[in-house]
Amino acid sequence: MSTPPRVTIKDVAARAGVSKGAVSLAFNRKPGLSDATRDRIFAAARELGWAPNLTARSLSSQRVDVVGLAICRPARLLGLEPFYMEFVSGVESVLTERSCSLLLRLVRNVDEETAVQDAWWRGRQVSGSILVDFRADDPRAAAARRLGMPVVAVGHPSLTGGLTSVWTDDATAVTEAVRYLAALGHRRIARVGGAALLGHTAIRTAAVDEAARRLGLAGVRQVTTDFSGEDGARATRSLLSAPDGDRPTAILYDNDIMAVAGLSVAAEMGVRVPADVSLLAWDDSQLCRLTRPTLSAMSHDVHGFGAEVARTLFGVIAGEAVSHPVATPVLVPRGSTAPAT
Amino acid sequence: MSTPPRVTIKDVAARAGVSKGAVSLAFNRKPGLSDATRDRIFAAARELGWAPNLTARSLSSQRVDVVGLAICRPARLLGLEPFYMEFVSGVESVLTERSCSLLLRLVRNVDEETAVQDAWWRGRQVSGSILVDFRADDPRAAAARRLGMPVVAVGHPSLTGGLTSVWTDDATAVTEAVRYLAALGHRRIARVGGAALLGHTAIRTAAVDEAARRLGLAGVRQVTTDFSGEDGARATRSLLSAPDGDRPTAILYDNDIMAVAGLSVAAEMGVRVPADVSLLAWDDSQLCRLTRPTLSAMSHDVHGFGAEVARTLFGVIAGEAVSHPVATPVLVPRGSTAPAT
DNA sequence: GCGCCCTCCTAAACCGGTCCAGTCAATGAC
DNA sequence: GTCATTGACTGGACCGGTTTAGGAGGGCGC
Repeated sequence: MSTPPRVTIKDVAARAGVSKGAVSLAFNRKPGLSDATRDRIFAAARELGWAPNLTARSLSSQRVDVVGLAICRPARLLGLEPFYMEFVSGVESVLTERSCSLLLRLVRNVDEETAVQDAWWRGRQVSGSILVDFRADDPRAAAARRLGMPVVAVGHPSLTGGLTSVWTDDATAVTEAVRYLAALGHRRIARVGGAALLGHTAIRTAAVDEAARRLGLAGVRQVTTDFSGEDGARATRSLLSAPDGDRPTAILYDNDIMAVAGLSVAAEMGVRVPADVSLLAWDDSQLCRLTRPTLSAMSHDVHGFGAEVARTLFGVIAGEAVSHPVATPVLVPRGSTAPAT
Repeated sequence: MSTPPRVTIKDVAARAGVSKGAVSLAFNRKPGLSDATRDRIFAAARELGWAPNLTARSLSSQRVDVVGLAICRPARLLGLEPFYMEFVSGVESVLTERSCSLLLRLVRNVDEETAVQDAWWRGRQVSGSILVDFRADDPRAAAARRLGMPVVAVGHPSLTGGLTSVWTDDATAVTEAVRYLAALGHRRIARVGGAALLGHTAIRTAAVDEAARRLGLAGVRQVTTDFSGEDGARATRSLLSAPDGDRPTAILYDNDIMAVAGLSVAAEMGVRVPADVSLLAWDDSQLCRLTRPTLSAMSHDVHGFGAEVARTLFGVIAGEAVSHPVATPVLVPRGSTAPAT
């Protein structure tokens, strides 16, 4: 292992025959240098293979080009949710443009996340963070406010305690889903929801109830899960085991993976999709097009969502961001939904 | 937005009535302070809400508690591969123990990754990196060596150009898979491989050929894909479209998602699984237990793999790591494989 | 010839920690 | 009583950048 060269700005300055300050000016593209000097400095840097030490830069300029993201779900489930990787990739697409990096952390619970964010911010490791998966009475809003930490909350304003927020209008989307199923003639509609603690789960639950009330659907049943395929399968099995006149003829899922699991359960129980029961997924990853029948889904642009969240975080850091929703998921009908018989 | 307090070590020192150095000693748990003084310092820090500025610490101590990971696959595919999130979670489990963070970046190609690693290392943003998805003649080994950057390569030593490596023994695993299928009586075995450019794809391809030769299987066919479900479906469709006596009776896939897609294609074509064709997946995420029939798979502990890679990286940084394989994937038979008829 | 303004550049303070040489008092050995 | 040793702590250099006050030199107007 050869010892690293450790070239510093001083070496470059010496080589170019200028002061440290001049090198700094050149590399930050600030005025006050002649073109000739600038060129000499760049040439010297290139010859020495120098790149500025970002740690030193952060220390003196009081800013870091890093944003934080902590995700709080069991790894076992995370891997399966196409949502997060796509979301992260959207975030990154914006960060990259601004030569910013993403500090990622998987945590086990909100308290651990609060501790992580606290450490990141107070240790000046990040210039801001993205907060996801809000629940009712989430402690993170208060914590962020107390720290004066720039954050953008991914979630409906009713959950995010006044933080700058970006969200998808789940209530409207879920209402559209229910109306679509009702229009197909379904009266007994069920929903296999996500984690009960999560705010958006509650929002969807309330919206389904409200839509059912307006449409005069009496037989709506909703259950919650841990988002895993296994739990989705269990829930579906339970729903489809109801006595014949009581069994739902349409099931709405809170993510793709549970819908896929539901499809298998239906097959296992000899319930035909979509002839006997219609299934509707949420998120619409590629998975929905790989099953048989293909899965109808509430579809949204997760990558774009992540990108918008990142842009908003930069806005917050600059002190000029406002909360706003992104496009509402739209229904993409495929092979798993059909008129009720 | 209230202005941040900006408490520094000097304030804490003043409040505790000691020097900066003493505070530093206390917070780094180094000897040379009486318990009384230590307590006073901690009390002062707590009262002021101080936490050390990690940027400053990194600058003077010449170390950063951050490791880098760049992943190079289209986001569209990444989201679907349970592998990476699980791998990342394994990596993190070890990083967390050492209060280390993970800098994540999704890149489009090897050159971009090389540039990113270069910038990270020269900018002293990371203390080392994990390199994944090696291909033949991968430029990253040479780049890492040139920079003197501590890295651990995830991949077989034949691919990683002499870097410290951690790998799964794909050749042995794939051989076991082929032998298993052969033992079930399958003679026409096909494999739907991953990206042709990837080193481990080539290793598996060669191992399948070798196993087929030894077992005297003539009809082995192997194709490569981009790892996506769509491509897996296309490949499966093509394989199953062969004239009857030429159609494979068993198909081995390089990941889960393509096996799931294969299952649907078989159904779509009226080919029964496992009666007419056996399918065998790779990685064995939860997905394999959610299909119908359930998918037999080559299973491995991806979380543990990530953890071991992270431990090895710390070894490299400490200058004492050696290359080694992790446990070989083992066959988990489920409902998608059966004796050939 | 003088004052004034620009342009280009330098010197040095500064960011907030770490770390080492060195001070000072108390203790122990003889 | 003297000297070496140990433990507890301080002062200040240092990490590698950024930033600002200010200086040198040249051009211009009058």
